[in-house]
Amino acid sequence: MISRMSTLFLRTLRDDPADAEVPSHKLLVRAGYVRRIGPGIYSWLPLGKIVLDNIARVVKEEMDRFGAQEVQFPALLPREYYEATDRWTEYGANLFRLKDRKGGDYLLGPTHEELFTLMVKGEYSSYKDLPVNLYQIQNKYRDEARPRAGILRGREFLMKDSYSFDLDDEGLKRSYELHREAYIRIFERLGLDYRIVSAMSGAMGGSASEEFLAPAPTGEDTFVSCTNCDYAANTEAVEGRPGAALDASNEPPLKAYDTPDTPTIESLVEFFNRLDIGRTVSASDTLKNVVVKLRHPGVKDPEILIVGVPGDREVDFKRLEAAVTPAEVEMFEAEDFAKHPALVRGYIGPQGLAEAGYTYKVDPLVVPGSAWITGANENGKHAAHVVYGRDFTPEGSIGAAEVRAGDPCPRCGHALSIGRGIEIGHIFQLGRKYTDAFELDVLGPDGKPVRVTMGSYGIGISRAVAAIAEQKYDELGLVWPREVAPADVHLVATGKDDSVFEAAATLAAELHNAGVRVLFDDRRGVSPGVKFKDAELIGIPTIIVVGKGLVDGVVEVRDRASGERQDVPVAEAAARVRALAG
RNA sequence: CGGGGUGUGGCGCAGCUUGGUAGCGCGUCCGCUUUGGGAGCGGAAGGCCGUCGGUUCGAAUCCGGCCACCCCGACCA
Repeated sequence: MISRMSTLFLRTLRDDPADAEVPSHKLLVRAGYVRRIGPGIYSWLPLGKIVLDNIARVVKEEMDRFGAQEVQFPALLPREYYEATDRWTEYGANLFRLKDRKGGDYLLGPTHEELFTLMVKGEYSSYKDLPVNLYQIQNKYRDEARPRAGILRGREFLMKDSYSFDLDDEGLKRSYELHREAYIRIFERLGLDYRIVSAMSGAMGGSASEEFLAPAPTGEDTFVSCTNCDYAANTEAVEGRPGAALDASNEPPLKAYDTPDTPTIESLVEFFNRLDIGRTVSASDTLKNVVVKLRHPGVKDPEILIVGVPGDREVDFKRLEAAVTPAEVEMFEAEDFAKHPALVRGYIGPQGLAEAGYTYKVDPLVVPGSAWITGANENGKHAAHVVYGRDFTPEGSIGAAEVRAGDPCPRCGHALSIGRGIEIGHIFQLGRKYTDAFELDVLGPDGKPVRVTMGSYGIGISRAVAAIAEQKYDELGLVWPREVAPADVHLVATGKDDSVFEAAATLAAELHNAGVRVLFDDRRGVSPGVKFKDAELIGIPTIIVVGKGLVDGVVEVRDRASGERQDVPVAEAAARVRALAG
C-alpha cells in the first residue's frame, strides 16, 4: 500500500524528549514511532505499529515453518493458576495483581508456563500426541522496580513465548534445536547483529539454556566471548575452570602478622608494602574469603560455603548462584558470624578451615601453587606466604569472582573479551518443573503414564524494535533493515510544480504495483529541507527524491544506510527499487 | 528500598536567588512571499506554573506535607 505523509498520523520532533537517555528511545520518540503513556508503558503510532507487526510476522513465519502452532491466552488471569506453582507469592512485587468486583484475585500474566501446561493436559493424553510445540504472541506484564530506556525494558511488552512438550530428554533436545534454528533464521531476517551465549535459566528453573544477545553499549546484560575459540557466555554463567599451577617451592613459610587498622584491602596492601615482605604487593595478591549460605530447595538448614577470590575482585553473586543452582545464595549475616566463632569476620583465612569442618572453595583464578596474603583467622591478624597446596587445599573451584576482560577462557585458556548486549531471545530446556506441578502425563506404549518434559522459549518482540534501533542508527536518525522497515521506499516530492507531484504520484503507483511498500511525502508547501530531515529521521532504507532532476528525466535514489546517491531515469526507477526490495 | 534530579501551553526550556499583569524557541492556525537541506514577514490560538496547605495586601517565586516522573544503585529477566 501507499502511505501518504500528508495524511499519515505522524508528528516528528526536532528535540530529543527530556526523559530519554538511550538512542533508541530518543529516536523512536522523535521520529514518531512511540509515545510514552506511563513509566514503562508506551503507545505505538502508525509507523511503530508497522515495525512491530513486521517483527511479529517474521517470528510467526519462522515458528510456523518448523511446525509450531499459534494459540492465544488471556493476559488477565485468575489467581488459582499461579497457586499450583506457588508463583502467586514467588513472583513477588513484580506481579501486577488486581481484584474483580467480588474481591477475587487476578493477575496480569508475566509469563504463561502454567496456562500452556494446563492446555496440553486438557487436550492430550497419549504419547502419540507428542511432541507438540505451541506459541503465542502477546502482551506480558511485569511490575519492574525500575523500567528504563523507553521500550527496551517496559512493564507492558509484547513477547513471543513458546513451549515444547516431549516424552523424553532426547525429544526435548530436538525441540530445543528446532527452536534454536528458528531463532537464528528470525534474527538473521530481522537484520540484527546478535550472539548466542550460554546462560542461566533464571527464575523459571531448568537446565540447558542459551540467550540471544544483541550487542549494544546500552544493553543490560554483560557477556564474554573468547578471542580464540567460539566460547561465549553471559558473565553470570561463565564456567569456572582452574588455570595452570604455579611453582611455589621458593615461597617463604607462612607467617602471621599483627595488622592493626587495616579494615580495607587497600589499607592491608599499604601495610604489607610498608612492612616489605620481599616484593611489592597489590590487591590482587590478597585472598578475600567470603562466607555465604546456600539454601537448597526442600532442605531446612542452609549449607555454609566459604569462597576465596582475589582481593581486587568483587564476588559476583549471580555467577556464584549460577554455579550452585538450584541452591540459592544468601549473605552470611552478623548473627551467623556470632554462631560461628571460628569464622573471624574480616580475618578469615583458608588455612585450617577444612579441619574446622567448613567447606572451602576457590575461584579458578586462585590456582594451585599461588601464594597469598589473607586472614589469619584471628582478630587483627593477617598471614602472608599462604600457599595453595601447601598451607591450604580447597575442595575444588567455583566460579564466583567478577569476570573481567582478559580473563582466561574456560574452554581454551585464551583471553576473553567482554561486551554488553540486549537480551532479545532466550531458549532453555525447562524440564519437568511445571509438568510435575500439574501432573502432566501421557500414556506410553506400555500403557503406563509418562511425565512430559518441557522447553521454554521467548523472543521480546517490542524489545526487538528497540534493539534494532539501538544498533541501526546514525547522527541523522534511524536506519531500518528492510524487512522490519515501515516501508521499502520513502518517495519525496520536492518543489511546488504540479508536474513534480504528478510524476511522483505516478512513480508511487508504479512502485506499489510492483509490490514495493511506499511512503510518499506528498506534502505541499513543505520545504525540501524538512522533508529530507524527516526521511532521514524515519529511516526507511531507500529514499527517492523527485524534483529538479525531472527536467532531465531523472530522479535521485538514495541509500539511507550508506548515504550513496544516484540519478536514475524515471522510467527505470521502479524496476531499480523493485530489485533492491527483493 | 537508598542516592541524585525535575515538575511552567503539544515538545524543548527560561523565570524562582531578591514575591507585584507568565515569557522564549519549536510546533499549530490565518495571510502573503519562499521551495534541493529543519524558510521569511505579519497576525492568532493555546498555560489553575504537579498537588494540598501555610505565610503575605499579593505566591510560579518563600515555608511545610503529599504525589508524579527521570537518572544511578539495589531488585528483577
